[in-house]
Amino acid sequence: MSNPANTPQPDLRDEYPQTPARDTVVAVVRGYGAVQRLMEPYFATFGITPPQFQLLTVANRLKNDSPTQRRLARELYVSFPNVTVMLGRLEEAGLICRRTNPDDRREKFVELTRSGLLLLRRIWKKHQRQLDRIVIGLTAAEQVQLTGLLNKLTTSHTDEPG
Amino acid sequence: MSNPANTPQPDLRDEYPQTPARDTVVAVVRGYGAVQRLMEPYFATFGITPPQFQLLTVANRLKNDSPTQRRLARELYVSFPNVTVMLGRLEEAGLICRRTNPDDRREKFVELTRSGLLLLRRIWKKHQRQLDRIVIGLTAAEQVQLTGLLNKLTTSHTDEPG
DNA sequence: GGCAAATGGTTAACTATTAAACGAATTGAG
DNA sequence: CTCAATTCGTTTAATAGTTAACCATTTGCC
Repeated sequence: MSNPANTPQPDLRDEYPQTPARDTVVAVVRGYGAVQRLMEPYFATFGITPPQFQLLTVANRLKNDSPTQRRLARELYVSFPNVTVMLGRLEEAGLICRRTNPDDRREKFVELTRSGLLLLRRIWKKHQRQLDRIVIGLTAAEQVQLTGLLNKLTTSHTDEPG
Repeated sequence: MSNPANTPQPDLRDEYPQTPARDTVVAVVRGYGAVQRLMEPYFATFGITPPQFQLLTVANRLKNDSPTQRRLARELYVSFPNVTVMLGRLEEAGLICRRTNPDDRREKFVELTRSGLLLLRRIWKKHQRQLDRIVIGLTAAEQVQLTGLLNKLTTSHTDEPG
């Protein structure tokens, strides 16, 4: 409106700059969105959601350590209340069960039920095929390269506090 | 439990396989998580959330087209009800306003208020610095490479239906 | 002109997520 | 032993996202 003829920068005042850094952040967000849009209907065919699959997977991976809810929250990088609520639903669905630690009755151990393990096994049979569908646009070499770059980005923030 | 001594595959029955495709998908999800954990507190200092910034940004970018709520939802790749609810909050905060299209009273045009535009400008001043912080672990060349690979992954799913 | 179909937006019910406040159990200093 | 501090889990209130059902408006066929 104001700012007459002699202004050097064009409309830059009304747009934040287009830089490699911005392009990268936007690409990460979009890539995640694309993955989500493919994974949600896939997991829905098994009656669960992607976060529920994550929780079941981690609970299974740690099954020999008798993980507490707090431990699961840390492994999943989510808040403690979130785990409480999600476990409530998974317990109601009969996929996990909580067992109070008799030596410290504040803690509750989380275990997959037989039904939960059978569901995971059913998913595993189809899972590689689904993952391949997601990265179908990339060659094997590109997949490795992309993984390396993303991990470098991530660890530059998670490893720092030394 | 069963499956005695002569089984060739070790514990693979209880873990889904570790492949380049799986590593890539996991890396995308983790990378997005890292970005989110950095952007949320940043936007919180301006009193908004990352999705609200996205909505304000798109509304501003399309301001000369008088975007409807439906148009915004399509641009943002989110559902229509989601936009309704988010706009309700942004309107209450005085950052946008809805104006019914007099030529088709079903439609509502979305416009940034002066306050909304001023907020965006305030953010733009700090934004490049924040984006640079996020990609600090990557060289400029790596940023470009990562962007290219992610966009290839994304467009392989969004461009297909030709 | 009138009514069925399509379109735009909203509401309802659900899952996922967070921070803050809270309750119960344990630990530790005295 | 006792009581304060800590720890673990839950509840509450909020935002973000989905699908399904709903209401209002417009379009178009007859």
